[in-house]
Amino acid sequence: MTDPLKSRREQILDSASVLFSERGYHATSMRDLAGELGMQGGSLYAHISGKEELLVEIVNRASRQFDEALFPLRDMNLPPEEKLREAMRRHVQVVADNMESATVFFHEWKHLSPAAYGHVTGWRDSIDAFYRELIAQGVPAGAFRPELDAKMTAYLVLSAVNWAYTWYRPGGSLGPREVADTFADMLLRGLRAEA
Amino acid sequence: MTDPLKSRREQILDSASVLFSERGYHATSMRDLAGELGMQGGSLYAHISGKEELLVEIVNRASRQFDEALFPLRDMNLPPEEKLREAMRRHVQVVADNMESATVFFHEWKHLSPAAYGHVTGWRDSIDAFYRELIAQGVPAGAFRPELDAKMTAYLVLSAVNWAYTWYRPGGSLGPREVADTFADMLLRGLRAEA
DNA sequence: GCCCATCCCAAACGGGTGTTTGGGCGCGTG
DNA sequence: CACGCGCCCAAACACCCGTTTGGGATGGGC
Repeated sequence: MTDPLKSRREQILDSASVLFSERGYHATSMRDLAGELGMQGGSLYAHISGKEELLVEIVNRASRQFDEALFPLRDMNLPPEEKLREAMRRHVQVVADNMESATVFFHEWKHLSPAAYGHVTGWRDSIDAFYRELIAQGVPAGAFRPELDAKMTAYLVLSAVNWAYTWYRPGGSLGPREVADTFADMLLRGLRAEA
Repeated sequence: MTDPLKSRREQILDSASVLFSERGYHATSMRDLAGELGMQGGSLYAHISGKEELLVEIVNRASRQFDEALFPLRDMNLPPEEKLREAMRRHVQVVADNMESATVFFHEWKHLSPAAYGHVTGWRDSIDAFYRELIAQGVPAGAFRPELDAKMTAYLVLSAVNWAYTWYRPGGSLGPREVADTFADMLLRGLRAEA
């Protein structure tokens, strides 16, 4: 049931991701979590310092995954349109590869202590900035329509790729890449039929 | 601080919407809620039957608001493109007019008892269907590109209007109508510059 | 053989949870 | 005036929470 190759601490984090994503952070008790791993509530404290450490670790890992997938794109020399498409591919890929952690990340970060909470809002701003720059650089290059508002455009793109954690199911008919490409096609070309 | 024109029960529901949206359902205690209204925890039970009733009521009211805003559009005779735009306007309007309830609705419905839980998933399906039909009817009419996948297109539109609860702030520079129109413009015409 | 470290259990600790109970105050109606 | 009813408080109830404690088993290193 649990992978013996992973350290006990890693197993705990995995189970916590599943339970936190299904029931929410506050609705998951340490005894629930311990039961999932076949042990007693108090025994968890040989491996972790407390409940919040679990949430912090899950959220930090998730945000790092997004960073590592997206930020290298900044220095890559790609046509703006292709760069946006690639960013969306990677963004959806991270969500799809980490459905539980991503769900916890988007849903439960409000329950972090103020310090870790601020870290997350900072991350959100940096991702916003990433997409805004991507759009803003594509306008003078002639790739995107000049009347676009970079902020609103970034919100629209982020909506599409973030909201995927709500409905995407791994193993379904569409892989992450196809989802991202479908969205990118619709966003770039528009829904409207040619005149 | 609290509106004396509203019944005590209504005041409780209002405060519950605020607290549930800020801290989450399980992180809000009945004593917290009572304190917000200047009374004792137990006194709430003269007006309500229990904590879950609050969540059920908030969620049901929110879903009804969406229904009443969107479903009448089904029978209105509008060009598909205009109908989609109007649906997005109304959808964002509901979110903007009920930021707290909408946040609770999108965030906390997983904590409902199985019966109410099923009601929400049913609602979600019906909204999905609404947008899919809207798209599917616009294709043969020549309004939308024929290669569109209705399901994915509906997801994209829903992402845009639903995710607004995450970032929209009433009183900001953009009203709900402008937000919806900006999104609709980008979605319909596409981000790409004309060739 | 001994020891130490690791991992776990069983039990307890203090405090918070949703909810119930019994009583009291004040106001409008018979 | 007396009654009842709506509204509230203070206290209690049973339970669950995250976490700590002390001790027991196991297994590898000296």
